[in-house]
Amino acid sequence: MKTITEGDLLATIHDVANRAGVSVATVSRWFAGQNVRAAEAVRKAVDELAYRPNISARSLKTGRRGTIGVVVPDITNPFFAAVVKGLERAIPNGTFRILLASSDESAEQEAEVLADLTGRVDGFILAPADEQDRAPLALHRAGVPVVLLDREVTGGELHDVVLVDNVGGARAAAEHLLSLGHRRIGMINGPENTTPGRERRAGFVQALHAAGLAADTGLDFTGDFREPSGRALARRILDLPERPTALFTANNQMTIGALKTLRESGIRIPDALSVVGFDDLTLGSRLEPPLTCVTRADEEQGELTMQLLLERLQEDVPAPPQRIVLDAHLEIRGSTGPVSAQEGRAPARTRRKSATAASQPVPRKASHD
Amino acid sequence: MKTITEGDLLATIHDVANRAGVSVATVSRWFAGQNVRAAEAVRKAVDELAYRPNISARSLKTGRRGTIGVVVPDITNPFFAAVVKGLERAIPNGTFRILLASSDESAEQEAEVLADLTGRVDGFILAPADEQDRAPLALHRAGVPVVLLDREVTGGELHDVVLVDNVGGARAAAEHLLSLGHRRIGMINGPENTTPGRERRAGFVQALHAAGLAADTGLDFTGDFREPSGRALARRILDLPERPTALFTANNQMTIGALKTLRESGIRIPDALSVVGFDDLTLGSRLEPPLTCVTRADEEQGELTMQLLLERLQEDVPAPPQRIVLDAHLEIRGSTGPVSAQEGRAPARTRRKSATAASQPVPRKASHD
DNA sequence: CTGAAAGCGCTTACAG
DNA sequence: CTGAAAGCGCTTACAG
Repeated sequence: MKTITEGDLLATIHDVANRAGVSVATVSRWFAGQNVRAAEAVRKAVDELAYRPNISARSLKTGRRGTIGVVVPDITNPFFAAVVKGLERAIPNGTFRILLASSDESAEQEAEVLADLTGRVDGFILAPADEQDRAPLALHRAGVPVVLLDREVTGGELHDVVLVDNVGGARAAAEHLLSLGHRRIGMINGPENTTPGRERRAGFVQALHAAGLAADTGLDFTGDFREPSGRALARRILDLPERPTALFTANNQMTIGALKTLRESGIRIPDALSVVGFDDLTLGSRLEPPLTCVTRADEEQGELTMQLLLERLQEDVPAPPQRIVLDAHLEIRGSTGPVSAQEGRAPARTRRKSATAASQPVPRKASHD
Repeated sequence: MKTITEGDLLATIHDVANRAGVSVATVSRWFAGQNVRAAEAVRKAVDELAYRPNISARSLKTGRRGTIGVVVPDITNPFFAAVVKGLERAIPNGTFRILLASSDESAEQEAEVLADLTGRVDGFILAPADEQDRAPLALHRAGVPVVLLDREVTGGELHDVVLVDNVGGARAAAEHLLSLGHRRIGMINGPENTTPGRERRAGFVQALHAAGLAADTGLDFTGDFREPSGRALARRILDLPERPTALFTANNQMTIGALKTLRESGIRIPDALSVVGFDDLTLGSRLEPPLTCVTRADEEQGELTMQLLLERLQEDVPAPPQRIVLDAHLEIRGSTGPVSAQEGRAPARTRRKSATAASQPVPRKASHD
């Protein structure tokens, strides 16, 4: 037995080969799971040297990185956190790892991140900041698999995508409000150039039209899916000369923002204003009142997305792109109620200039539980 | 100008060198920011070929990966989500990327994840699942920088670590309850073999002792920092023959679980039970009642942690390890109140066998806002 | 099943 | 400042 290269730091495949008395090719094959005569000797040498293959060398040779790039708008959004958890869970042990990056809802930052990540990953899971985003297409053309998460891209029919039924969910929310007698319904929506923004408005408007109502553009506000915009737009809505009797907030973060404003202004929910959100909140069912909202299986959405990408990465001949749309369910809780009360009182049509006079905390009993 | 290798897929440094009429060394140097005579020609060639250096090749040569492994117990815990956001924000553009993995509060899974990630990253940011964890030390010895996040490791004095003042925060929470007259105070704590679990109990007990009280082990429960354990343990506490008048829940997820149980059981907060949590909830200030809790700067904790690691990765001669302890603040809101009411009624000392009779929803007025 | 050898695409002393 | 050349640690036809 020859003297072993005493690994200063890390043993290489040569060290293992020497110690096992085989060629490096044999060691490599043993690692690849192929049958090898000296399997036991190799195993022993690997063990003794605590050898681990150098990932960079392997990647350089094979072109595979063992990494998946995950780009989401904001990891502190509980929906995306849950999705990432699902993504991770769907990865078989020891196959891939997740390279995580945020776009902050900015198409520019997203482009930077994608550029930086390309070449470091085998594929992408991406929730694009903008439906006009050309990056996914470019990646696809360059042979990098991209699965779209929760958001599509125009002309992106060649991408796999896992969506939720935004139209149906938003329509259910609006129908619910309509069935309670509401006719002046406000909306705090996300950007129209995102799939959730576009589709949630579409479903909302559909329901209004079906009820013979024209969508009231004066009650329709566009935020950026983040909390501060929900806060600010709820403020705008409260300051309207003719307040709506109900409000649909198109995602969790904006719902949170809106609820904060409403609470601060002492608006009674649902008596003074019914609120329905898209996506549940952490303690949504324990809020006072419990939040009526559109829910969905967020972790499962992550799992499905990862499964799609994993299939792409394994396939020999390209299968047609898949478009999965998950169900959305309306969860009726306590934040929505009949319109009757306020409809009685005529809205203050005359107070047109009142810009901040809208918030009068009204003391009254609140139901508990 | 010679014919260019038409990149089937990606241009290599040779393609750029050829097109620019220089050697590959020059191209490499240009990328490294060194002064190069043909800078303009190189830039142009890089541009035209859309050349991006192959990361694996570079890593193989330099030993640097441009990646940081981040291992947290659970990304859906809003604290860790916020931390990850802070971590990402602290990374200068184009320097490092984050490889994210979860340990699920399991030391075994953490060990697997670390083993799999070692060799793919330049350093680790780790919130160890167990203070006895030897892995960080092993990594450190192997020359892989590790910064500990929110949790220490015994014998880990050689690691950088960014903590929060768990002792002070928990003590403040307990002192607050004591000052309200509470003497029977329950605790739902995390595992004793984690820093937050150990220190939050320590601070809690310190306050009791200072008030001349012995810590009542019968009111002291240990969960796993996850929501279901908070749920279950709150149930156990409600079923106690002699219920406490106040409860300290040692992290956000367990607070959520406990609040769910309390709500379901119709327990009035703070009248029937005062509740103070460690770490705020998303809508903590908007819950009914608003949650009294220990708060801290979570995103900043992430930023600081990353800064520490970045310094490690740059230093030539090893600086002594740093131990940063961030302030914790008690935010007094509505979920805690004076003990008076229940103290009047003698606790039902006789109902020793009652295992599930503790939850009697009591209808009564609730304050609003 | 096995080994010798080429080569993946870079970086970096080395000599000029 | 520059180029020729070695070499980082693997994998994989190729020939046996």
